[in-house]
Amino acid sequence: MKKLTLNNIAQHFGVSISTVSKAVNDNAEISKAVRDKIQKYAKEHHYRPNRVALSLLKKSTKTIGVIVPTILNYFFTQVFYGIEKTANSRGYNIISCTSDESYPKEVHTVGLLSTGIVDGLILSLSHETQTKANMEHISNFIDAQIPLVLFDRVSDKIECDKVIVDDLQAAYNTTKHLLDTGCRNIALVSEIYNSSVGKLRVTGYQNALEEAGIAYDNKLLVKVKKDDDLELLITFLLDYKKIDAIIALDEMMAADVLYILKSKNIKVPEEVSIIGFTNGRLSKYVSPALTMVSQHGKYIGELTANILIDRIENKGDLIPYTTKIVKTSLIERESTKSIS
Amino acid sequence: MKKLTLNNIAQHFGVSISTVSKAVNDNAEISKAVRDKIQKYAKEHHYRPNRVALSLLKKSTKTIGVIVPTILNYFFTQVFYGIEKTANSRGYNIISCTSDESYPKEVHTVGLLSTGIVDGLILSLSHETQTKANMEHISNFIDAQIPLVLFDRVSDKIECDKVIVDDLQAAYNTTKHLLDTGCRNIALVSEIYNSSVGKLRVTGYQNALEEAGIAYDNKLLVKVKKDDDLELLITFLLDYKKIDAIIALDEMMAADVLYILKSKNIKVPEEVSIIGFTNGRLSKYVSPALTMVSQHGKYIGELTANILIDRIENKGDLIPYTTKIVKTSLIERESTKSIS
DNA sequence: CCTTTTTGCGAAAACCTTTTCGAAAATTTT
DNA sequence: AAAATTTTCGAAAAGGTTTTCGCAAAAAGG
Repeated sequence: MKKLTLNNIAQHFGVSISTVSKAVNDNAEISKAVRDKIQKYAKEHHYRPNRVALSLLKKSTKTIGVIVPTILNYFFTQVFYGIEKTANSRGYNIISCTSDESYPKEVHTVGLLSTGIVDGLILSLSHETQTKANMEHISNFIDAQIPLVLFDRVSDKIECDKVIVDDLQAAYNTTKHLLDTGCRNIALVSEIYNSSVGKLRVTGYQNALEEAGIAYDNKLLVKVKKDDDLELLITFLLDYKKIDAIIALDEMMAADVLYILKSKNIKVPEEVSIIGFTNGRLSKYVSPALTMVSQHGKYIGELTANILIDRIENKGDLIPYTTKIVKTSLIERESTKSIS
Repeated sequence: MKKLTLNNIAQHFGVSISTVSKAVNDNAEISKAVRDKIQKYAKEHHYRPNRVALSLLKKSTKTIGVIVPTILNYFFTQVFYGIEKTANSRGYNIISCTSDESYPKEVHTVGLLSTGIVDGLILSLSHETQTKANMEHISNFIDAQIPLVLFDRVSDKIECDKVIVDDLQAAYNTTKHLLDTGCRNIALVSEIYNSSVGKLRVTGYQNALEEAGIAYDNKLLVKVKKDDDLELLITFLLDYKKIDAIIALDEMMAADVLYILKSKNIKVPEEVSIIGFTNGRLSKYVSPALTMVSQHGKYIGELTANILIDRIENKGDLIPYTTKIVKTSLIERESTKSIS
């Protein structure tokens, strides 16, 4: 049984296409008898209007695009979950794409999604894009008049709605918390030192140090590149100076650091405290359980999707762009000392 | 700058739409001069053909739908990753949907995707669907002549291509391994006892026991329902009999079991061994690190996507349906004793 | 019986693209 | 200069849907 169209049904009954269209839409213009007859046939043969034709007609696909740098990261998975849930409840589908932290792939994907298949786009910039700082593909997208919301990895160069994590405050709070528990030499381990997010966190960290009257030491900022051996870097760090605490900007990295410290027989948190970003599933299962910064990924997804859909559905009105800042929470577990 | 169409360009130059179409497609039918002129204009104004119109014309959207029960599960995330990668490399996009383990939501979503927006569908049945065993929505989908590949959570009632994990063998091997390390009383903790996957694993487990001449004890099969208190169930289990090993059908559950045992001061693996299914990020970070069954999620995703796309692109040929069975690997860590 | 209103349905446009076919214009050949 | 050929472009269809407008015929009113 090949896909049924209005035309097929029309031919079957010897009526016009418009009659069938009106009949299946229960339009009173068509006599009850004909309506019932056609509706019955349509139901029996599982007629469903072709969404592609509808999209072309209505200039709306009821689909939104989502591009994240990677899906294999619990924060993005959570955001994705929030987006999907919200979009679905508001009648939208999701086209999901991954940039794999690659600039060319992001350019390609953004281009692809600017051709009418989505009513709006949610994007978190790839690492490479943030490094390159070339946002032409985004400008082109905005020129095409399709609503866009950026989240987490954003850029000042782009004017649009944004949802970001309060990373500055988060890093400040984190550092402050460690200081309050008596730590002095606090290191920060980052794989994303080039990104908007990473930079903000470093600034927040520096602010807290400054406030406490501690000089910022560049050597305590450990920049991890893709294939670097973390264990080696940590060993260097520990040899350099007595370290009281380590902040890791990623859940896996926090777990890795913990693992490395344990293998060196360093007591956590007695000798070294650890706080990590992204509160995922790992943190509470390792031992000692990790104190983490929760970014409320699901909520961010919901918020982002709602802003986008509002924008899509109020296309006429010119609402000014907003930037929502989502606060983080520090979830205290066993890898930090308590404030005495 | 509103979205540019062939019509717009045609009006701008005072030529016909077809001329513009041919020009942007670099068709030699159009004189070089006109071609260059139009191509230049098109490039400058970022003309891109409307994909929706193209889809309608070509009856192909270059998009495939993916429905998984949940994305907040590392196995499915991995599969998803594999699908996305493969689909992209073959020029397809992904529309991703979640059934949330709900039958009505699955029915709705499958219906939605049968209306021409996808060229094919990849599906893993929701738990509720497998329990209900009502596959009418799937039959309707297949009737609409859209290729479908089922993975992991499948059903005998549906005839289509399938990719499944060798769960029978996996559970058999797992149990056998535990037996070989000297365990006798082996319990199995499952949250998915109703699903195709869960049933197969129980059978594999029983087979191994039988082979070893150990009577299957129903009380050692712990069925966990959604809001059950796992700790209580484990306590009952341990009170019932001396337990040598526990198999958990899920990564989180394996970690939970480990946590519970540790809190009861039970030594792992000396007193009780643990093996879990789904080798995710958790397993190697907990202490002792968990011995796990890896289902090779990414590979399953790649395989599934390739089968689907092959089917889409060879639509004419009638290739018989295949069922691919993917072997698992046992990843030995510290939660099991070694075979002496 | 004629006029007006209502009822029931069809034609056609619009959405955007590609492609086939045909026609006109320009060029070459006789 | 006439005929044949080639070049260059346009008209139209097809894909499926909704919707506006219009046209018939039937019903109602006088």
